Amino acid sequence: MARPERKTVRDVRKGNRGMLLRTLYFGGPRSRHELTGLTGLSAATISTMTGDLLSEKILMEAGQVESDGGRPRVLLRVNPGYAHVIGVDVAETHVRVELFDLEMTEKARVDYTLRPSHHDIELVARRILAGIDVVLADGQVTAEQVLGVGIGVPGIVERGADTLIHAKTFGWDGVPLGALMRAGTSLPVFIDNGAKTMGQAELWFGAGRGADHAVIVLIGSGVGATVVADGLAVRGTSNSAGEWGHTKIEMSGRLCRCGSRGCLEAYIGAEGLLARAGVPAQTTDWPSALGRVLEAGGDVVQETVTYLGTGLANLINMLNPERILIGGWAGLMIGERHLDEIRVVVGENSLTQPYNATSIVLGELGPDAVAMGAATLVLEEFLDTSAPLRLHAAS
Amino acid sequence: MARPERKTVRDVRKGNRGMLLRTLYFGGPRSRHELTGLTGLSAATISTMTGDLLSEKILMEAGQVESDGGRPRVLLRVNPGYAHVIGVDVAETHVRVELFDLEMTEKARVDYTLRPSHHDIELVARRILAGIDVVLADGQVTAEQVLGVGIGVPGIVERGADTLIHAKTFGWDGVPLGALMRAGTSLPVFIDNGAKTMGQAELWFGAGRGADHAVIVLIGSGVGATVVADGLAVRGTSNSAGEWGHTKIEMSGRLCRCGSRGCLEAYIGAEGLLARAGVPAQTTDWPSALGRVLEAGGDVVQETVTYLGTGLANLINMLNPERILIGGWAGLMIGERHLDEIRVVVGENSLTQPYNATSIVLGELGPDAVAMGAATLVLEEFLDTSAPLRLHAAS
DNA sequence: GCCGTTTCGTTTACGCATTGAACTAACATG
DNA sequence: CATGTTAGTTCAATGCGTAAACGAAACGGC
Repeated sequence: MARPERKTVRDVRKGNRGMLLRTLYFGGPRSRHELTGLTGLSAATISTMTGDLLSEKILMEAGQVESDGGRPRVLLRVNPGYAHVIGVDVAETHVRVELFDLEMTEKARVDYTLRPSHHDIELVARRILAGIDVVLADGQVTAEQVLGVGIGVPGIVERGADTLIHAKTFGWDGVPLGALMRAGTSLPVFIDNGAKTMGQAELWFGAGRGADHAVIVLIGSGVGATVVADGLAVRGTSNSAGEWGHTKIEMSGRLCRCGSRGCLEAYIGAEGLLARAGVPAQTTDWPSALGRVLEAGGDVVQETVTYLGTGLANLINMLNPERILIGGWAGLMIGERHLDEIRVVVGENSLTQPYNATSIVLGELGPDAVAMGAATLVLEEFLDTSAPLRLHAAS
Repeated sequence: MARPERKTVRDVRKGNRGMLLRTLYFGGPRSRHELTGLTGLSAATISTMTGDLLSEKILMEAGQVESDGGRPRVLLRVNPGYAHVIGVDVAETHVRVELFDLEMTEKARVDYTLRPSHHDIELVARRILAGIDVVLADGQVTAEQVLGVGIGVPGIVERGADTLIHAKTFGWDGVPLGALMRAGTSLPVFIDNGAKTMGQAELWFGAGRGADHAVIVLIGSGVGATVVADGLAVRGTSNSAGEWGHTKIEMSGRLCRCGSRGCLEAYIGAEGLLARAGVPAQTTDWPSALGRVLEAGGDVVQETVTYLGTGLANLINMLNPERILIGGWAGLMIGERHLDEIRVVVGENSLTQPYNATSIVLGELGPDAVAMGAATLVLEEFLDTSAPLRLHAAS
């Protein structure tokens, strides 16, 4: 049972301020008057609060709107230049560092190629730190103007006193990326699984906008999912919820790379799918190989649709989301060609009531949203606390 | 994205008061001094707040504890007689109404037998209303002393302006039980799916106590689950989350009574399990039949263990709970005999990290906890708001 | 029996939050 | 220029939690 924290009058302010900020962030420019309706706060409170936020330069004015026969409304908006956030995508083949302003407009980016099986954690950490310096220089932003760094990594991210990462494919077994980052930068660091950061990006800025209950599935060579309940990502007790790929969907099915049998990933993951279609294991350009397989069609593709639809149907029955997003490079390729068939399979395999409450759509942000989603972790913290800048410099 | 509500200073009080009440409810009798530590509130606040609660008779003193060399501590506790709650279990064969005091001690109960296929909603509503009168009389409690009535029903409970219930097996398709109850009583009414109320009971008073992330699976003739994330039940967008039974676990498996193939319920639900074991369909005493099947052992039982374990493994991968509870009359019968084997299967089919974070245990409350869990819905409301009594009489 | 000590609990002055109501600002219209 | 209308601000009132001072109730030693 989650016990609530002790609250004091100042928490009221913090909460209301965060709500106002979120309203303005997602609800476009608004006048103070409109904000009273949108937030439920009194005009007096809106006035003092916007006054604070304006003088802190978190908000800015954004023109006027004449109202017939009265004082014109002054529009307010979040100041996109108030601060910046950095997002990092650590993938099998590259490390990408991106700089965004508060509105998630990309200001600079840098890519580092990783040689396969050269995933030494120290090397990766050095790349990230170097990348931060590069994007700051390219974007002409100082570290003081940055709220923090979000990092999306593969594998399981164990959040404790020290953030530890377990990623079999990288040979990472409890590597302390958090500590390594803190040793190299004073910026606040947020680390999470890459599939989850991508889910976060879709939820905030992509096809998941506004959904309180959603599942974002990510199909690449592996398969994962982000479960959103009541507007928040479900993390589970050790932050490893969302391992959808190794759901058994066939009791004595195909051998999966995890060593088990009948995993969903062995059927719909790109690796398993290509193997089933007879694509040679040494193929390197998986996306084009997958494209050819999908164009050719046939039983393997039909089966894939069936397995994917059935897997999604299971999610709908269990979690009753209002929206399901299909993402990841392979997921998008399959979805673009077969979304309608997938919907049919889902309908056949889920209960009527929850099925009718769900819409199944493709992700909007493409496979590159991992870094953006990671940066979103920082943004989320900012919108919740609206912590003043340079707090991190002090600590 | 769940947007938080506007907050005012009075919400602070409400929240802190609720926290104090919960602390005392679950944390046994405590002195004011201990409460400062447990709640994080200052001694001053504890003093004024306990003063209020004592004069409202929500709390009562519970003796003293001498402390070596100082003023003795006065222990405070929730007054179990302050108010009562009523729980109702609407099942296929009976309607049960139970009266509890605030500490969930049963004060009275009444059972009405329902003839099979006589599930007319009007009849059920009359039985419930009659039952309320009976338990109030038996328990010598007036309606003014009752905080509300919780009702656990089969099927999907659609929460809207009017609570509608969809239960195929009862022939209920959108029946307005909420409205019928309001027509017959002025008590506040809370309705939810019976599997969920049982899950709620286990979470609050059974083997789920203290778990923030849990899954409570209910195996009877059907199969359902309650998912708890961050201490709250996951309801989904139309309150129908938790339909675990119709998860496809074998693509072309056994025909399920839902019309689909390969549902988990077709293997581990009592009906499916008995059918697989060759028990004649006209058997009426399912529990003893299941007992004989389980005693006899053999392939069917082994398969059942495998299917159940695999299903649980899927839940662990997806949701990363800290605890899994197996409940329901059939679940308890299977679990009592085969829990260790189930654990082994789960271990073989789930990822190491989340598996190690999970303990798998049996439910503690037995199959009769539906009414208790329903009553818990009322209790939850009370602890959150500590709304004064007789509010319902006014409305 | 008295007094200092220890621990528990209460009272009071204060800071900070929202709010309603009164007030000021900025426009259009005639 | 007066009037009406809408937008935004200021201020006294009220409520809350806290720290610090204060009061209460025991014990132990003499």
